[in-house]
Amino acid sequence: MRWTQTFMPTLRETPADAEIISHKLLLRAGIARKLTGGLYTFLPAGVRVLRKIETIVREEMNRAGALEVLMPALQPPEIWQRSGRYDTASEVFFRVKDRARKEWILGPTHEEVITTMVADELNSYRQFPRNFYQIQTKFRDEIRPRFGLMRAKEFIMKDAYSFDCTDEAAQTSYQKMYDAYSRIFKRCGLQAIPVEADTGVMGGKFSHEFVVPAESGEDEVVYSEGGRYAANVEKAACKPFEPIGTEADAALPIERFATPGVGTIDDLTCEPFGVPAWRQIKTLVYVVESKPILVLLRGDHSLNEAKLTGVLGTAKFRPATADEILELLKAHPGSLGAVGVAHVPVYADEALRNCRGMVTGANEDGWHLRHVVTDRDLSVGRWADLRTVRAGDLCPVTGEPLKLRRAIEVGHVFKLGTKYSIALNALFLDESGKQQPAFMGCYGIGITRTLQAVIEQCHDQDGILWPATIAPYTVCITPLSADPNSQVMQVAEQIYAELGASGVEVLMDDRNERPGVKFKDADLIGFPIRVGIGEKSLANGNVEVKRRGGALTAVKVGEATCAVRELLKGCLANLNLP
RNA sequence: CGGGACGUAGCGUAGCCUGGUAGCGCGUCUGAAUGGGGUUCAGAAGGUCGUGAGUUCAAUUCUCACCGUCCCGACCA
Repeated sequence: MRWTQTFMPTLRETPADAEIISHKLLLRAGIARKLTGGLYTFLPAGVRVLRKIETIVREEMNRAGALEVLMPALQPPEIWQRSGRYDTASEVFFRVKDRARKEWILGPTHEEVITTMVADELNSYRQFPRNFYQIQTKFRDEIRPRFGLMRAKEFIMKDAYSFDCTDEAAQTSYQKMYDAYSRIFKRCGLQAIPVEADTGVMGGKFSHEFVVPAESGEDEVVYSEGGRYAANVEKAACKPFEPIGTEADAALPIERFATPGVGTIDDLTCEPFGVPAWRQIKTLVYVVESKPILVLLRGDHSLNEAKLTGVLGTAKFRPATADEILELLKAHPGSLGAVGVAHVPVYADEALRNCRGMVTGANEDGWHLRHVVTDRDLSVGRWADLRTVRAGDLCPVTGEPLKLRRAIEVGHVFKLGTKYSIALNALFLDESGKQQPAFMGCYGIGITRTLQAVIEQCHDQDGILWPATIAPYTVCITPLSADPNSQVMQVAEQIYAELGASGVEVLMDDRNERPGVKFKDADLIGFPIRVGIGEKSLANGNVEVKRRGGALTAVKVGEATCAVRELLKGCLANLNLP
């Protein structure tokens, strides 16, 4: 391709609405343009990158035995009603009406569609296992689209759905996808790491996210230095805490003491009380589907609502209002406690088990209780891991201090179980002629998000550093004259033809621009290899070959093609391709 | 949905406080010189100042409403 024949509008300045580096470069390098918030047009260079990522995804999905299908983007609400997600997922729907004023949904995901298809088509255990995938545009009414392609109203996703006869077989399918994902991201030049994840509203039992560490990421990931443990903070657990207090503490009876003006955990840590936060019991009031509950944590710990969702089995809860709390416990936040509370279900975090000498609110403003023994004085209905892991907590696997960092989620694999197959009647007859629901898994990769995540991870101050596997062009030829009759251009044409003939995706910068402009643009877009051809080096019979971010090497004109292919090999070798 | 910022040419911005119909840089077009890291000079085109209402002799400027964008939070498969 010749630069003048394609359309790669680079921007010298950054559009004001771009915040993170990948968003800025996306626009500056002419990969995409914004139509409006959360909606982008991919320009030719962007489409080339997208197609390359998609090709890698297809190859790896096919290798793993998945079969490509293409489902409708437009979906009937009825299948969502049958799965039960018409209500739980309703906020993300884009709804449209046809001329008969019937409602339709622009698909945010496709579990319902594929399961309906499988329910019709797969009836015998002999037809399993199956894994269907597609690369499709998804529509989600995001609360806040942001960061360019990272969180958009419309985006391209690869989604796959596996169907197995048994839970064990489903585990095998899950593992295949897990392995395929590792290969896919590696081939895209992306350092994506698998972390244990919460299943959220998707339902199911078991899940990993593939994340790209980045400050701009919206996920928070907990990990141990050696890599033995990594989890989304929503899911992350840590080594159990030692119980607070001593046998002597346990012998003391509860004692009420005045705490005028104390409204927070922090207040109580100050003089004259001097009660460290870890000796306090934090009492939270939540309303779950209109019924109140108490949630107890150590004073220095904080609640993880994702974990609470799992324990409660529903996401329909919210913190109680001040009025609701006053009515329920006859006290304001700051003096709340669970001692003697029998009329409200109490959920307590595991870290509070067997703690002695604790302090908690007395359910009377300005009063607290000391010498509380959790197992003696509280009627806990359910002990569970409810706390949010913090940096410095000990790793549940290795015992070393955990670290925390932000990351971009680019892929997610779920083991779903039979939730959708039962709801949508995806049943089959097993060997004994018994009807069974299929065991499902679902597996997503954000294609457009992956593209931007690569930019976020692979760039320098001059622009993008595309991995050779997904670069819009792998080689850019930069003749420093655009005059077709010049020796410079003639040599450029010759190398262009040779590289093209040998199957290299090469771009010829035939624009009549100053050298500086061409160099800047090539760096900005980030072609892995650039061939510079100018009078000076040509006088010695040389052209210059340069890896993006690397050093110039002079090579003889006749050896240029060979040298480029060697460099390209080096680029690919650096990716440690599977 | 709550909080904040912003909306002036394709892009980045000044002007607004203190009202008198708009300026700069980049880009674009023409010409010339130049030609190894966004070169220089000369000329030119390009604006419903987000939309609507109000105040005023007069509104980009002041007031209100709406729309849109971005950020933080809440929320989120």
